[in-house]
Amino acid sequence: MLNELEKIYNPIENEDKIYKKWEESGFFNPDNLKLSKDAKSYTIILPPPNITAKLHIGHSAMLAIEDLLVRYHRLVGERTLWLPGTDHAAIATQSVVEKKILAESGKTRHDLGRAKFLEEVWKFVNETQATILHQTKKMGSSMDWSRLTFTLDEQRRKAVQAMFIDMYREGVIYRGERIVNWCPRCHSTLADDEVEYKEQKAKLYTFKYDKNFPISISTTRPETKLGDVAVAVNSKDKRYQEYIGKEYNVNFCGQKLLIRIISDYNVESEFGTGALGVTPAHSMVDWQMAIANQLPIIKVIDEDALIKDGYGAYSGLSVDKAREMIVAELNKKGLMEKEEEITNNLSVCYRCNTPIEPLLSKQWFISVDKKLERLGNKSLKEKALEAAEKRDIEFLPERFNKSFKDWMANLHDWCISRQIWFGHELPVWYKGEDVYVGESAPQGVDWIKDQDTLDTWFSSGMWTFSTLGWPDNFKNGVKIGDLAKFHPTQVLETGYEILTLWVSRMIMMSFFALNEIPFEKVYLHGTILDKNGKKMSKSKGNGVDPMEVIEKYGTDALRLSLLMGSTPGNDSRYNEEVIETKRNFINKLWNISRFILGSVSEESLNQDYKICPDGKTLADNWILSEMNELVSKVSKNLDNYEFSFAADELNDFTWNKLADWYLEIAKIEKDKDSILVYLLKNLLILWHPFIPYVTETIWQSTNQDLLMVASWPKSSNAKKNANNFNILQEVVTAIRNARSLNKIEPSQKLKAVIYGHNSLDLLNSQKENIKNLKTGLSEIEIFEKGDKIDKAITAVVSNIEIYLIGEIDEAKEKERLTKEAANLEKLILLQETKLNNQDFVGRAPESIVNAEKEKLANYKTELLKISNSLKSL
RNA sequence: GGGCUCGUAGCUCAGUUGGUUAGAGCGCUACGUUGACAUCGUAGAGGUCUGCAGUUCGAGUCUGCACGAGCCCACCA
Repeated sequence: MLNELEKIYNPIENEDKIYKKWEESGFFNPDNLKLSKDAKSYTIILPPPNITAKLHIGHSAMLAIEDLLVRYHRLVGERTLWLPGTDHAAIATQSVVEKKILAESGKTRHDLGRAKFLEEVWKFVNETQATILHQTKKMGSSMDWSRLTFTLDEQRRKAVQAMFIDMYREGVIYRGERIVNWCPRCHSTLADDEVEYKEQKAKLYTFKYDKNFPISISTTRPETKLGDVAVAVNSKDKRYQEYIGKEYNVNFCGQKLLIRIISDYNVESEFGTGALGVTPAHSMVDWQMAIANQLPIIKVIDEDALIKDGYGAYSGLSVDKAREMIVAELNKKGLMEKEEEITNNLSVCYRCNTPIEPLLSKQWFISVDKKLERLGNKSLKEKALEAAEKRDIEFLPERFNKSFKDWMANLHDWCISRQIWFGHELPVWYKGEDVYVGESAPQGVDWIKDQDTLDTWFSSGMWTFSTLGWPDNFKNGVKIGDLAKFHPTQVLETGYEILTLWVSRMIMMSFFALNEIPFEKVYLHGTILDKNGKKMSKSKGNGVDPMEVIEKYGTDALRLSLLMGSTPGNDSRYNEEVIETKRNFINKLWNISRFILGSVSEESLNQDYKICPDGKTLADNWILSEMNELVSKVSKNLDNYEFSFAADELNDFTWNKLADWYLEIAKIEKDKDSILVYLLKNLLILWHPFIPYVTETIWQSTNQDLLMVASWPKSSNAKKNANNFNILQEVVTAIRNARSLNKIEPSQKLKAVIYGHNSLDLLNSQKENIKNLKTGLSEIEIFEKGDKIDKAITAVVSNIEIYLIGEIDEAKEKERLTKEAANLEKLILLQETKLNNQDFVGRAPESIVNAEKEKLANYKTELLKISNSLKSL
């Protein structure tokens, strides 16, 4: 029994206790669930949060959605696994630790040395990891902690090494030279999607290499022109057509260059002079042109953004300094034609904002285009595209299917090596020019291990199967153990911003390793913006700490606010008032439960909640049929990932049907114990995936077993009992309404004059209810039509006229009725016009036309009643 | 340049294949608080669904254009 004194639900007091109970039960682990033999599996692998991060509101939304899904499927009786893990986030973590060490001791990672530095990183990781895990639990997440993983733990290391070696043997991983985004400060390459663009003012210089060269070129970076090998023009540009294919020897600021004139569709005739100096070693597009035209590649800039040796006075200078000198030189020689201010986008490192230097470098790549025998002679890209195309993987919302395919189709080879220390090591060994790929060094001396680490997306790309025991659980092409039980997973739930970054990589990796999809569905939630619709960020300080929200309103209120009123893929705004109303709702549910549990008999509490009791009265049958319908709607909505609809239905039933009507009637009509208990228990089960703590707390007050493993109710096929409860509702509402408008004293008498054969018996049977349902009237009389009524206020509903007898504010009543009559006349006119329209009557479905006719008739009847009432005033 | 989302009540948002008089919560107004709940109840006011044009018997919903807000991708030599 609930403590009588607890009028208000106290989340803080109950949440930790309940979570402990769940954890100790062992039911987070699907191996401990009591399942039927043919139970399906339902698996979600948690998108691993960054170990350095604290939980933010976006995580909370993710956890709320995933926990909802997992709890629902567990209640339905499926073999449900939610597998937790954390991400080592190589670059982010290393950067945080570097900053920390620098602040504490003024040392850089190079001062410490690799081994000592990594020791520091691991110390940090072990400290911070606990925070995010603890906060994850606070959200009520029902994850199987016995299967907890980390992207950089021993088992994942094994998986990554195996994957790399296998991919290398298949020729998917290769070592090659190409332009990479190089951050001179981090001393690391960045993936294309780690590069950010910043708008800046820059100078665009227009000049010729030397006097004998026929074409002027424009550039913002004259210093790179030391490595030019060609000038590219658009093939359609008439100005330059005669030059295409010709070669010129030029002397550019003391550097001898051989420049060929080529054509390329990437060149825009309108920009600058319409001619582009091609610098293959320091620009991605230029590099592609050089490869296509088999041009040499000349490096000018080194890893520290300084000019390389062999460029005379320029060597050793920073790019900015070299630019100044070259500009001066061009001016001196009279080659400079124009200097103009333009705004362009500067590529900068997403971590440290340092301008990116595109450099040619030896890196490891994954080929997305290599055809693989094991994939039926298709490439990873083709398999991923096919999965989306054939809907083997479904996207929610659907529009992301197209975004995904567009992005995938344009995907280039993926650079996977990173020049940082914290991360997965490459199983690669060098001896001079020899390269060996394998778990340990080959025979012989002088083999040196590759110093790079892998892009973190390499290990997170393997996340769905590395967490389930691959490669140990994959023997001779057959899945065993957890991998067989839980892969492919059912849904990947994540933010749309990493659709391309992560989702695409998981799909490719899974195809390579297992030749199957990693998940059946991708559910993408939107971003939570701040109150003003801006993105939350540390720098703006507009973030919301979920732990503070939980402290103030409870976890359930936070979860419910994140689950309701939002649609997949669309951003929503954080609004504290919304959380407050959810807290109020939870308290309402608490009090509904308190009322029911406090008023029913002990033995009714022990009845089997799966058996639906028989209804005796109009209200009983109504609420039971509403409950039956609720079960079917909520189940359907949850199956379709429509959480908000499901919660709306539940909210409407709980507050507007159960609390406002049925419980009020239960105070009047007695002997409803078994129905009340049945309603409450099933309602708690239905609500549990949304608000697990409060529902379990209530459940625990009367049950030995756990709500989290109760049985989800089934809706019977019985048709909705078409009863007349809505007439009772209408009459009561009309009386309340009229009473409120005319300020009728509670003590005054009510007379209802009824015509229409059904309603008379009905209202007679509901006399007590009408009187006591907050109509504020002490007496009620029901008459046949024809009785004489004085001083009456009229309400008209359905087929019933109600006269409330008492003192009337005649002017006010007249005004109200006149207004209503005017409205009705307008509607009648509209309706008549519509029905006179031959097109409508001739072409609209008959059911619609009939409905319109009936509507017109109803309006006319009501208007007649109102005009009669007006006359009697 | 290519693509996407959004514009509905004062605010935050729903609106599920086009079909009754477009909904909810908060806020506002009036009244109330009777033993589950003041984190409460009853009722009310408040909308030319951004604009224009089109398709249709019928458009918040579909199409085109315009305006406004925001996001993503590519390029920026």
